[in-house]
Amino acid sequence: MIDPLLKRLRMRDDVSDAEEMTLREAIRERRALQAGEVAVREGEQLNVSILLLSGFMARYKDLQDGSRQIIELNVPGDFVDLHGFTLKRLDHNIAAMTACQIGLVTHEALKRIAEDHPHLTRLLWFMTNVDAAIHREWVLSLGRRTAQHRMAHLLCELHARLKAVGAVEADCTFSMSIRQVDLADCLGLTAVHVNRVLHELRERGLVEMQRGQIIVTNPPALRQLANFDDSYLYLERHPA
Amino acid sequence: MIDPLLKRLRMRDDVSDAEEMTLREAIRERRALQAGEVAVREGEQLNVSILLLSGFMARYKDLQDGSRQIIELNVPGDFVDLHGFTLKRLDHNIAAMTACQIGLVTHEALKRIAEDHPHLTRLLWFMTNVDAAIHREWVLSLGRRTAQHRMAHLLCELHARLKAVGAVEADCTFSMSIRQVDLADCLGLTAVHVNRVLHELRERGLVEMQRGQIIVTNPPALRQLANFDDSYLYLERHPA
DNA sequence: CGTGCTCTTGACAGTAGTCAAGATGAGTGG
DNA sequence: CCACTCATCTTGACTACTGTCAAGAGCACG
Repeated sequence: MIDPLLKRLRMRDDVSDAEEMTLREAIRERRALQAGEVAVREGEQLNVSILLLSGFMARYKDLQDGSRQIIELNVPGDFVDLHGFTLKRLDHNIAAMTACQIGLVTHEALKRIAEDHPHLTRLLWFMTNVDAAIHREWVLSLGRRTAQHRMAHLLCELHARLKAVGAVEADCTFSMSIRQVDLADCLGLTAVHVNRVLHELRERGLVEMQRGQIIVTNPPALRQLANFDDSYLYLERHPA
Repeated sequence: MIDPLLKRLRMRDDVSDAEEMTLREAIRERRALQAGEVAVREGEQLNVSILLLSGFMARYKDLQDGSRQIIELNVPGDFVDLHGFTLKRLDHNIAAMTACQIGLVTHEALKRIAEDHPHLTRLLWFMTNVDAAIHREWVLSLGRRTAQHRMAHLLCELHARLKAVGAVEADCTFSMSIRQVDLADCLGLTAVHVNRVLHELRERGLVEMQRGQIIVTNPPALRQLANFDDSYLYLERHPA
């Protein structure tokens, strides 16, 4: 059940059996979330962190005027609020975008890992640093890319991240159930404009849309359009 | 010389004399950077991390079309590429915006800290997580705030961060030497539009500009305009 | 077979970008 | 001490990408 996480970690570095055991034992509790359910609210004091086992979650911030910005979409294998271990409260909310399965790890357990397993600790630290790298790429997108390139880039990112945890079949296609409003909140656009952008991508034969699903039909072409370079995801091996 | 870092860490948690010693000893080498000098290039293999002692640095990404996006501005006390310790190469460049003094810490030294000083390690991890929180706030700004609010918010952020390391006198004013092009690259705008926004902020009596210096004359009013809430900077105390 | 979400589209508006021509000002060399 | 140069800042006129408003279509669900 924590396979996506292990797969992701082992892509980067070796994870010993003892370390794998430690991780497995750290996940005491398991829960299901409904689509739309808010898992963590901004400012709450935290003493557990969430490992996403299946489904999609989103971290987002709300503004006074009612607008919302999604900061990151999370896929299975993501330690959604591991950063909460050192921050103790979050500066954003986290909600389930679809029905989800999550595992809960207490901060006590994480602290024991931090005391007794320096190598594993560095791997976890690495994971939070990759999240920061993803944030940076979003800053670049929001600051300097056009709506169309932003959309293409986001879809490429999801494709790459899902593939990394083995959630894309045949490499050539993947589909995602997400509303256009939510895409808009990821991309700093309005839902209306997201619709127009998707319309154009569909006309170019890059994506398809069906009942709340976006299907990327031609990832390579999309990558080219987005000028996508996955190096910011740190998927390469580098034992430490 | 590493006082700003210590001040920042002690704002969050206790730092024992032994830990302080360890940090001081970790900084073997010291260097000066000229304004404009690139300290780290995207993709380079790294084996040291940079602690900014004085001056300003910026992390930025370049796009094929020649445009640039600054991801974060760094102030004294920032461990500019501490995340390079686990990432081993960066997904962005780092350059000096002004003349700077930096301290260099080898990854070997950091590894020793990670093995022998779990509490200090958690503090360093915390620091990289705060960087990620700053990234998140920028995502929000770029995605959902207007040019004027973005500018006001950025200036508030700098004010708050500089104040946290004791670099703002009298709380009521601070000045920064930065070109309008660079502000534009922070805010996802053009230099022309930055000029217009500053012009309006000046007319409202919130900032002044003189020879490449921006002077914030009325921080409280600026905070109100920006709707600034510093909680994302995690300046409060929380021993762990 | 209504009731509500979402998605679509069209017409119009506005924030920010582009292009271009000065204005300023610091630094340099005669 | 006075041109001269180069970078940066300013402004104006025009453009365009994306937002706003609004109405209708499509579809799941009870």
